[in-house]
Amino acid sequence: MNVKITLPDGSVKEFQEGVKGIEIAQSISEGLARNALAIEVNGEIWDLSRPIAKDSSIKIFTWNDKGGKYAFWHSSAHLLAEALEILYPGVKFGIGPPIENGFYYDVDLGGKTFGDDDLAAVEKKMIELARLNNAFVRSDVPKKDAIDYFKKKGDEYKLELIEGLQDGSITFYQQGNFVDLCRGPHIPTTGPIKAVKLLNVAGAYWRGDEKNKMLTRIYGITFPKQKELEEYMYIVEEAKKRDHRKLGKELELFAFSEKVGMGLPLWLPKGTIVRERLEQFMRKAQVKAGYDPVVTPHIGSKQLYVTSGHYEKYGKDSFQPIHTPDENEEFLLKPMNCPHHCEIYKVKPRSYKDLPIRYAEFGTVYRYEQSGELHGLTRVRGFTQDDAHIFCRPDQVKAEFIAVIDLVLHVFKSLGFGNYTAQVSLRDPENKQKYIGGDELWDKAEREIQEAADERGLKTVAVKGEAAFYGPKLDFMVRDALGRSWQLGTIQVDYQLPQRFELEYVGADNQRHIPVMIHRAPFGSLERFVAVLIEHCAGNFPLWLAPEQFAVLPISEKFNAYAKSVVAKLKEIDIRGFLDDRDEKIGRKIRDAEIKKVPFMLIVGEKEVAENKVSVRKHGEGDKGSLDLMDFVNQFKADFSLPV
RNA sequence: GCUGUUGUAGCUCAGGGGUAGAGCACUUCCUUGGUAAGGAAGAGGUCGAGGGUUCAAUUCCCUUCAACAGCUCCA
Repeated sequence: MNVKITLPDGSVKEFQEGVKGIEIAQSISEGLARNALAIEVNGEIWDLSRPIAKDSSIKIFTWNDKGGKYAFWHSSAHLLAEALEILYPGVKFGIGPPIENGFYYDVDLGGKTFGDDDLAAVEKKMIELARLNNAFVRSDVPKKDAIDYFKKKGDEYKLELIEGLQDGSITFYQQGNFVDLCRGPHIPTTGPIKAVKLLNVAGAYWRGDEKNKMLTRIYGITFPKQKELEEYMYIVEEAKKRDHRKLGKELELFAFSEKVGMGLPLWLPKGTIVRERLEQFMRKAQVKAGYDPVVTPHIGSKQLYVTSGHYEKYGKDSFQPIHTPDENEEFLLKPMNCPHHCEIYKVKPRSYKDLPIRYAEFGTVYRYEQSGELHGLTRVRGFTQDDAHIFCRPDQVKAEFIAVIDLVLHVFKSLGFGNYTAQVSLRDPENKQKYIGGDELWDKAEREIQEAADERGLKTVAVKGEAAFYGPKLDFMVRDALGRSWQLGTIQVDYQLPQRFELEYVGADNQRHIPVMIHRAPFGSLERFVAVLIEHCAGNFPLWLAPEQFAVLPISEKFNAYAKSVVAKLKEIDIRGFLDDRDEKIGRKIRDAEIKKVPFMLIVGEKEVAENKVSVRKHGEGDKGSLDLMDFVNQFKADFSLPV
């Protein structure tokens, strides 16, 4: 019997039944066979040594394919486990999957500590084992035998995993003396794993549950060539240079103080300029989009949050109430702005003709985040949202939602964020008690969000369990320099709070109706947005945001007076900058301005004074020749001001 | 919050049971220099905080605070 194998280019080849991936690769070319790591068979990734019994479409995976890398790293995880079992007899294993960059294995070392120093020894053992070029051998195992094996071995984690599996679907993989419960696939042998780097050790809860035991998670990455490992480590180092915490310190944008308290950022003068420019940009965009700015206090009575439901949900895990001399009085630091905005809505009766009403506020909120969560400016305990709440009629929801999507996309476009992902954050249907409100309204809100996103042609990923407790969200996620994903913009449809706050409007039918509320924050928070922006542009802000747009550098003291007049003229037309009149050589002044990432250096000496010009040098680009000051300004005028 | 690592000058870091060191930054002086570091001198530290061991602790031990990595969480 022959089987028909369809290749990715659409061509069909016939092989004998039971043909293996590696044989197909060999039939195509020697080179492919040499580089092949795994095979995709009808959408499933298989080992190259697994026989193919029926007509199939296949694709051979090499290192250049994601599937190939995953098989490679998955196999590397097993190699790590094999090394650990030799070096730490009695070690128990949790799970060891491939991840985006490398792999990890969760292990229970039975109370032994394992630090960064121990990584090198394990690495060495892994390389030693890889050189043995042992095959990864797959075998089908009846559930009973699988249980017996791990019972005998005494690995309760694997036993727990097996219990959740169907009999008949259990496979083992073995390389050398190491046997693991595993679905596969794996690369043919350990040989191709040439370069090994164990990156770090961290704790991780068994099965991701805080109530379970914490295992030791060892992260690593491997490559088929030493050179590729070196390149990877170089890229990681480069990414670290973009870290907003590092740049924030170097460029004097923000700081933290132990005395003020953890997670409470202090905005330094330069950071404040960036932040305020972003605010100006957003204010302008919001005026255009029909928002009304409002201002509300930083605290609110406890009753406000009992009404909103926040107190019940977060009260005990939050900053605790503020007390006053009046025994019965309690205030909370505001964790969000919506309740205040609801009360603004309520100051007078509303007609259907008034809607939509859009209240916008740069509202500073305080949330008691777990100490281990705090991270630079991306996760803080006091931050300012570019918040707004739209109160509208049910028939206006979609149009309003779409208008907000457009605003978010305008922001991303203006700041050059090209690679964001749009995530529809839905409720976890298994865990409904986490949320307030009935099924009908939730379903409606979830549907409306998806429809609005589709209408704007957004590619979305739906994720269950990520909704806010009062409603589903459309979240815009952007990655930081180290590949960690952060939520920036967010848009949420909410049918719950208007009910809780008894918001109303009088309809055309002269009846009372409940409005729908849309929460939205295109930046998310100024703190997180600035953090991601810093990493995005590596501290080289667009000209309109740069804290210092120019530096005037006189060649010597003799030209300080002229330099001062240049600074004064630019400041007069709201261009920001400073004079470097230190007693240093021009080379030094240029170097320092370059390090500070000042976009323009205006160098003035004898020649410039005589011709009434400035010599323009652009950050990272070098000398641009000399120009009349006003010609310089006009040339870059559009870049100095807020984007439209 | 949990596990692990770290904490020495403004910054980046070295050191180590006998009360500290480098480079950069800073101050002063010399130098007036044309597109990424001119020279010299000086000043600067309860070695994160609290306790313990010791004749003696910044160094060893404990506790605590903070930062970092990951987990968990995220209105």
